[in-house]
Order: sequence, then structure tokens, then C-alpha cells
Amino acid sequence: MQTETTIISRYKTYHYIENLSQYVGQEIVLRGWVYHKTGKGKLQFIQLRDGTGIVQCVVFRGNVSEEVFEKAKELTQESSVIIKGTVREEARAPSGYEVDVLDIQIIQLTKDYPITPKEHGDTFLLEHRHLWLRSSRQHAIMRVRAAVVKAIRDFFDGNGFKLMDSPILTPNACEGTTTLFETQYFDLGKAYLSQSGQLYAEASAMALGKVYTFGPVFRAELSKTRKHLTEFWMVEPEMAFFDLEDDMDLAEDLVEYIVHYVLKTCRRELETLERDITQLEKVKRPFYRMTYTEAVEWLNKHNVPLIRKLDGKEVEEPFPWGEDFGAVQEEALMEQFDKPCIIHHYPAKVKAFYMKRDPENPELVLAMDMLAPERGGEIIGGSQREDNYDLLLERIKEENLPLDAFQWYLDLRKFGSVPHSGFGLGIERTVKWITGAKHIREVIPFPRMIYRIFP
RNA sequence: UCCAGAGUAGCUCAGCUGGUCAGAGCACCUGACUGUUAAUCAGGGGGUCCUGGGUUCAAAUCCCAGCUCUGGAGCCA
Repeated sequence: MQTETTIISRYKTYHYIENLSQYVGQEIVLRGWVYHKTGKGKLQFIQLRDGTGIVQCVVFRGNVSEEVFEKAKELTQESSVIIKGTVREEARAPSGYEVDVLDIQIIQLTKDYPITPKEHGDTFLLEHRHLWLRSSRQHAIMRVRAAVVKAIRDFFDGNGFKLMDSPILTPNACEGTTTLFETQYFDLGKAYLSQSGQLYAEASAMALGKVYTFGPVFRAELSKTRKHLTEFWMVEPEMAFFDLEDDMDLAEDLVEYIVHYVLKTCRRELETLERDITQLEKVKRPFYRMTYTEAVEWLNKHNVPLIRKLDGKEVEEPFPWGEDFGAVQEEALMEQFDKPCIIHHYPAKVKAFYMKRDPENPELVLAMDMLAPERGGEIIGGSQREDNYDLLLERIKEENLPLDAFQWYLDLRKFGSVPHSGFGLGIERTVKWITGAKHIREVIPFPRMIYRIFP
């Protein structure tokens, strides 16, 4: 990723590894950490990282004082150093450049750095997440994550959307109460960590037209898979006067833009991650689309059954219309596709109370999910919202949701109600798909999972 | 929450039909080497075999309980 703006400090001039090509033949000063070191008699090779990249610094006994050479020999993994040297083009180096060292200043000599270049187990790495982030693979993932976030902001800001952040502490449950983190809010009773900014985004859209919220959301689900976090980041656009078709078009535009932006700005990171770039290059509009009913027909035509557990035994049956898809169905469906697919018009009973009924079939709602290829899973869930006061009230009562808490939400259907739509895109699911990371915990700096809140 | 599985050196693991079973590689320390990048070669130090009970002449090994963690399911982004 190239920096698009350069900040020149009034106080110091820093050289960064990602800009080395500008300094060939010049003497520069690099500040960073020893990523790795190998020695061979009169030669010491220091892999130096500074946050922007890694470069090999070569210390030759004949070029430096005895004191400097001894310092080079003494260096350990993750020692912090300031290195003065000359930049040289070097065909043998992965980055194309090397630094011939003239002087070394050791800031701190690190002892017993826990993460070695050898293999480690998941548990050990997670215990050391604060250090694991320094490893090249994690470093690359975090840079892609930053690019994904920037792409999202650029996309919405550049298309007439206004950022309208939703509160994190809320008095009401958006989609049921069993999966909420609860806290005591002074004398006002229970407050909950928000599961979604959507309801507030709807209010915001009635004020500003096209809005998006972007922030962390919290789900106390007892999920223990490689696709779930209890704290994750979600971007949720909400648009007045958009119907489901508009919503799906926008979702496609957004995802295409994100993937294109990452391909454009994160080539080196994707190489580090050994990601198959040709797969990402296929992500161009239009994506695939099918209705829920078509998807069920496809599943039955291809003998993908529903697996139920009865008395501890697994029983297979043809996939019945009305059942929600599980991991097996999702993966089977997506294996035929090389770019994302939107499934829309779901049965009302498997979807949330705020989704609008299909005027042509009251058993359906105007909902859509986007599934990513290459086992990326569900990255987007969205819908056109119910804008009829009476129908929404009915649904709230059916779900036994506390009416008091939703009075303000019902107000939106009382004062100038209009058709409107929106969706939520999970940042981590998206980054996981784009980077090809094996587990979602790798794509957020400090993952929060059902059995882990450290570090 | 449910179903599986795992805890032995700093790390990754072998040993697990009970009896030379306290082991290997890496990391670390010492030395050799002008092209290494998971360097190589020689030498060295390093252990509550997760915890607590039980069976036995004898337990890292078998049994029970607990703790911690991992994978998967459902739910979802």
C-alpha cells in the first residue's frame, strides 16, 4: 500500500522502508525492529522492519568499526535499533533493495522474544496477540483491513452518503434479547451493547436521506466457529426511497469497489498472504442473484439435504421450503460461483421483524444476503424495511418485543413514512474473504470471542 | 449451549498395549564461516509430564473429577 499523502514533520525527517526506491545511492537513517538475523562470519544480515515494510541490512566487517560489527552480532529478534546506511539496488532481495550498514544504535536489546520464525500453535499465538501483530502475515492482513475500511469510507463519502454514527449503549434490543451484552445504566435500568446500528440509521436516513453508520457491534451469541466474533465492526448504509432492487445494486457496487481498491493498493500484502489474485479479479458487477425459492429448488435438484438431529441421530431429508440455510447449504450453493451471489426474497418467518413483506406474497420478506465465493460465507445481510405503521406494530407484538422501547422507531412510520432500505456489511468477514485468512480472529487486531478476552 | 478432541522443556511435538520414558527439533549460551534470509557445523544449560483424587509393587501412560484450550454445529455479519 502506498501512502497517498506524506506528512513532513517539522521536527524530524524520517526515512521509511516503503519509500526506499527514492533513496538509491543515498545515506539514510532507518528506525525499527530486528525481524530476523543471520550471520556468516564477517557478514551479518539484519532483516529490519519499521511498520511500512522489511528490508535486509548488510553489515560487513570490512566496512564498519569493530564496535559496530560487535553490535550487529549482538542483535536479537525484535531489538529496537536505529541504523544508518546506504541504499543499494539488489536483485537478490525480495523488495529489490538492500541497505549497506554504516552505523548501528541499539535502543533496546530484546531478550527471549517469544514468537520465533518457527511454527507456533493457535493458542500460543492468541495469548501473544500483542506481539503476533508484528509478524509479516498479520502485518499484511492489518494493512488490507485498513484499506478495506478506507475503501468503504471513500465509497460512501463519494456517493452522497453522510456518516451518522449510532449509539453503542442502547435501551432496546434490535433482533431479540438472548444475545445481548447487558450492563447497568445508572438509575435508568439495563442498557445493552448495540448489536446493530440499523434502527438509528433508519431515523438518520429520514433526516439526511442517504446515511451510513460504521462502528463496533456486540453479540453475546454462543458461537464458536471461525466466522464469529462477539465484537466486530459493521458498516450499515440506510437509504430513504431505496427499494430492495436499489439496495442490492448498492451492495454490489460497494463490494466491487472494495475488492478493486484492495487489488489496486495492496498488491504486496496479497503476495505476502499468497492470495490467488485472479480469483479477486473476477469480482465485477453484475454478481449472481437468485431468490430463496430458486435456491431451495437448486439444493433439492443437487441432493443437498437438510440434516436434522432426532434423538441424537442425524436424519437427512429433502430441504423444505421455509427452513433457513445452514453452513452446508451455503457452501454447496456457492461452490458453483466464482464471484458473490445475492439470495433474496426469504420466508418471513426466518427473518427479522423490521423487514418489509413482499406485497405479492405475504409469506416472503424483501430481504437479501450476499454470500462470498471461496467459502467467504455471508458478508452482507439487508432488506427493504417495513414502512407501514400497522404492519410493523403487528410484527413487534408477534415477536413479544417491548413496545415502549420501540415507540420512537414506530414514530418513523407515523411522520412522513417512506420506502427505505439498507444493509450491514461485516468488516471482518469481508477482510477474511479478501485475504484468505483461515480464521476470523486473524483479521481484527484484538479478537473478542466466546472463550477469549485477553489480551 | 451441544458434539468431538488436546494439555510433556521457552516453542512445535514424540513417548501413552503400565517397568532405561524424562526425549527430539527449534529457540537460548559458547565457538567456526563474505551471501544468509526457517542458514549450516561442533559443544552446553534447560522439566510441577495441566490440577486433584484413585487403581498398582510401580503411572507421563489406566480410571474418575475439575480447569484451560482447540475444532465443528446451531445462530448470525
